[in-house]
Amino acid sequence: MENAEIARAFSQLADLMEIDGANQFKVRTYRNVARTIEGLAVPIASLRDEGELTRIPGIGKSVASKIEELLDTGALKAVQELQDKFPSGLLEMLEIPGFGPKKAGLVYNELHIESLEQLEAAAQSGLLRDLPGMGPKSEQNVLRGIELHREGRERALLGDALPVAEALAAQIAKVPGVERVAVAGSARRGKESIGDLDMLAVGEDPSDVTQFLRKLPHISEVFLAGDTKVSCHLADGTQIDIRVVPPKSFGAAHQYFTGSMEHNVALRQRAIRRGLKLNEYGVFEEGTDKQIAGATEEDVYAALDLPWIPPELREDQGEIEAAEAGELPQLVGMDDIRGDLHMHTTWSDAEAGIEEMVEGCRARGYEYMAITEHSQSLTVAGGLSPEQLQEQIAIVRGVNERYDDIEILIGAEVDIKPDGSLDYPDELLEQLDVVIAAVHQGFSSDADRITSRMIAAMQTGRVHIVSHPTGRLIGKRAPYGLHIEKVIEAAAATDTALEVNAYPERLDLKDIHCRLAKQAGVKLAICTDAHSVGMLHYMRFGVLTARRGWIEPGDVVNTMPLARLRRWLRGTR
DNA sequence: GCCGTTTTCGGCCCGACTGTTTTCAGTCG
Repeated sequence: MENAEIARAFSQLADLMEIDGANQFKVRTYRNVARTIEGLAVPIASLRDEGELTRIPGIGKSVASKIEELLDTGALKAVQELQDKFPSGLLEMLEIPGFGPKKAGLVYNELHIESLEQLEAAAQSGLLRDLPGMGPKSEQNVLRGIELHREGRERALLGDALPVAEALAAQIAKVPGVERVAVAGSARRGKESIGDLDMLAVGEDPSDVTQFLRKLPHISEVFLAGDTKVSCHLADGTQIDIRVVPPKSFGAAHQYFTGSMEHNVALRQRAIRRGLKLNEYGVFEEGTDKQIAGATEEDVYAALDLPWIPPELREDQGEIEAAEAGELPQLVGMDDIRGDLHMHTTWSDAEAGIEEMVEGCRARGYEYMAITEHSQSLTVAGGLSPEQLQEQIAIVRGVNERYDDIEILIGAEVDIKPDGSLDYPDELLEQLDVVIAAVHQGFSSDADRITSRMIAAMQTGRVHIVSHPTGRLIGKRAPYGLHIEKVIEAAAATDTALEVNAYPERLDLKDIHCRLAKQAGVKLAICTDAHSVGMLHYMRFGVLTARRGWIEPGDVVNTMPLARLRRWLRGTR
């Protein structure tokens, strides 16, 4: 059983128990367990084999035995019992915005409503208003919520959401009374996908500012507005939450609205242990209004005896402990990136020619770059025959002669064939500066097979970088069934770099796998896989992903100066 | 159900907003 399935079982257990009116802290425990397992980089089955389950924070004896039950039987008795008690339609009701477990339990117990359709009919015929705590307005909200739920907006990709957030921030900055605007939430943390956008505006008089925000032209619908908070939808359905705070609270609010929730909970607990209270307005002495920090994030962390923690690390995955010990990583940044080693041109399936890509890379100030077309087997993407590649090698060498401010390397993105061999003969590969290997076919074969294909490719001694190692497309295609820990082990043994493919829908390796790779001493290559000049800017999303994986400049091959990179490329292979 | 710099019991983050109430429960992040 995969980690994701096990996490889903605990999440479902939490939902059902909540409808059942169970102890809220027990429910929270199961929610936290779901999240913890979701974030594990290694299969939880292997931890079970080593008897390590209860060493994971938040997992005690009871949860450990439930994990074992899931691994052994594929299901949880506790879930099955609750499923017998509550129809599955109740779980779907929880997906209605503003409709939670208490209301689901209420409508089921009082009116025997067990599906969205029945709930909708009851709201339309005015049956809900007689329930305790509900009225005519609640019925309207239920109907609107069901409508929103049916529209079913997906989470947005970081690569789409972050630019939207930044553009909107620039607009809000022009609103009278707004002194400053900042992007917060998961977009600031660089998460691969974004549920809604959180923004922060600074103004002396929040209620004045919210009046203006309600009338911003881009906004199609304001559905919630108070003195300090406005929630609205953009025309495309993206939800934006904007909070307005005074300057003396900017740091605390920025910290708070950046999250993650789990990081914030841990910080607040830390505050309590120090006789302090932390909220979005600042750090206060317990039981008083005396603010001792809040204007900047640095102040807030300092008041809790911590150095400032980069947003990408704020997941309560050990960053607070590392900060306390003075062992925070010095994360890789855009300034550290000296080149892009994976891009395509019109020779295969991309939109720009070699010279255009060179100019694009020069404009970004890169020291080097590599042209890496698809190989012959990948006919759908215009893969190059050996003869074509031979020709391109000569042309790229010639282009490189004309530039003295950037080094243009020639490479290829070579298919890993079903038997693990590479898609070009050795004598051709030997002429390339950079060999990137990738699986593009046979996704559905079993995990053992794909894993051994990839390891065999690395063991040829010809491969510098394995591209988009897990093959996932965010929200579209699951990763290949792959034993990532074995791939990482083989990469370490063969000094092969694993790519952080910066394409917004790939981000592959993903954050937690980057961290696992680093722990194994594996080098990463952060590359855009650009198919046009504009896509060269994807580098930013790859860097954000690597930062979320605690990656430092020394872990990344394309932070090396050219001479060192060349030595690594020649290496022992 | 988990956990421990008030450690084996008794806590468990905190505030905004809404819609229902007349002081609060539910939901959300």
